[in-house]
Amino acid sequence: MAIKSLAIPPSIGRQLNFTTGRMNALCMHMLKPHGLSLPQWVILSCLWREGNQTVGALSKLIGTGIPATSRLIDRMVTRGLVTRQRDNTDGRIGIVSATGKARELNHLANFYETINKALFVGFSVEEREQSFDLLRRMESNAKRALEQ
Amino acid sequence: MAIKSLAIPPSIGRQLNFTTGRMNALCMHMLKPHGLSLPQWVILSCLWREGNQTVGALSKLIGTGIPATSRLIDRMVTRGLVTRQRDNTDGRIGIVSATGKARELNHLANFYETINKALFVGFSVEEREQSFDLLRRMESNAKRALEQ
DNA sequence: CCATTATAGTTTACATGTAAACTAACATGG
DNA sequence: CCATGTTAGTTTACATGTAAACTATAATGG
Repeated sequence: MAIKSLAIPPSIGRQLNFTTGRMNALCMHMLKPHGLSLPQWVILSCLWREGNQTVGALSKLIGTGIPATSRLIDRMVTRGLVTRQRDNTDGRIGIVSATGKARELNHLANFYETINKALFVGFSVEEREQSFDLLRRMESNAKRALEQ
Repeated sequence: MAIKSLAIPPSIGRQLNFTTGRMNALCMHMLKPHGLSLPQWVILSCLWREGNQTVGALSKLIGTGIPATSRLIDRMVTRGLVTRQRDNTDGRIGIVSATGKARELNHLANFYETINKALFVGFSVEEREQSFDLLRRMESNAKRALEQ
């Protein structure tokens, strides 16, 4: 029943989860006053920048599967943030559009830059670039390992 | 109804989520044959290394809230991987212990090193250290921003 | 000693992720 | 033209995350 204290192993996976978790918590905290979750902001930011998109294209952008995206769009429709319509020439395709209510929030279009600034406090320009570089390389390493 | 192609913004938050997502997918894929999820492995790895722990201590280790940890322990009890018992001297505290069935999996205790190796393919020693350093600094920057 | 407060967990409600089954619509080859 | 296969989404089942309400136990102060 004696309890030993906890040592933290040098796991890059653990560090990635902790850093990403904190970052996401910060995003959620900053978006909450606007009534948006982070996934919802990602969808809207895409629609603001790029115009109407299909569910599949949005799914690739946010990096999660089509089912999760489809349900996320459902909730955003319910909240009046986006609309869905079937494509005229291909009835399988659903086109997602931001509503006027969502457009009132488009001062948040560059919200990610606020997060970049917050996370990169004390970072040199080289360190910022290296952060992207190292993370991209870890991502492609993981992707390659998963495909084998 | 015309659809523009998607540009990817230089968002460190997006990169963190994509890299972490790939890493977690790789972990889940490698743990699946052993019947473990990643959160379950994290719990077990802690119990193997450090012995019995309270729910609160485990919660801090895995970096998620006590409710999520409590429910995770529930499922692991159901699967026969851990047991729960009340502390004799303080009835509020629940002590979590790995079972014999879980001990059969403890060849996975250093599983995180496999992930480190996979993610760090092509990385110099300095780049590995810098990966930890940059991620830790982003984590503490996010934490500080959240506290203000 | 007892009322109040603090601590450790649990429960509930809900958003989100994955995987697999299902549906609807388009495309293709005989 | 129709059977078959492909593609785009939806639905369902379940694991996981957070937040808030609730419960049980311990600690503290009068």
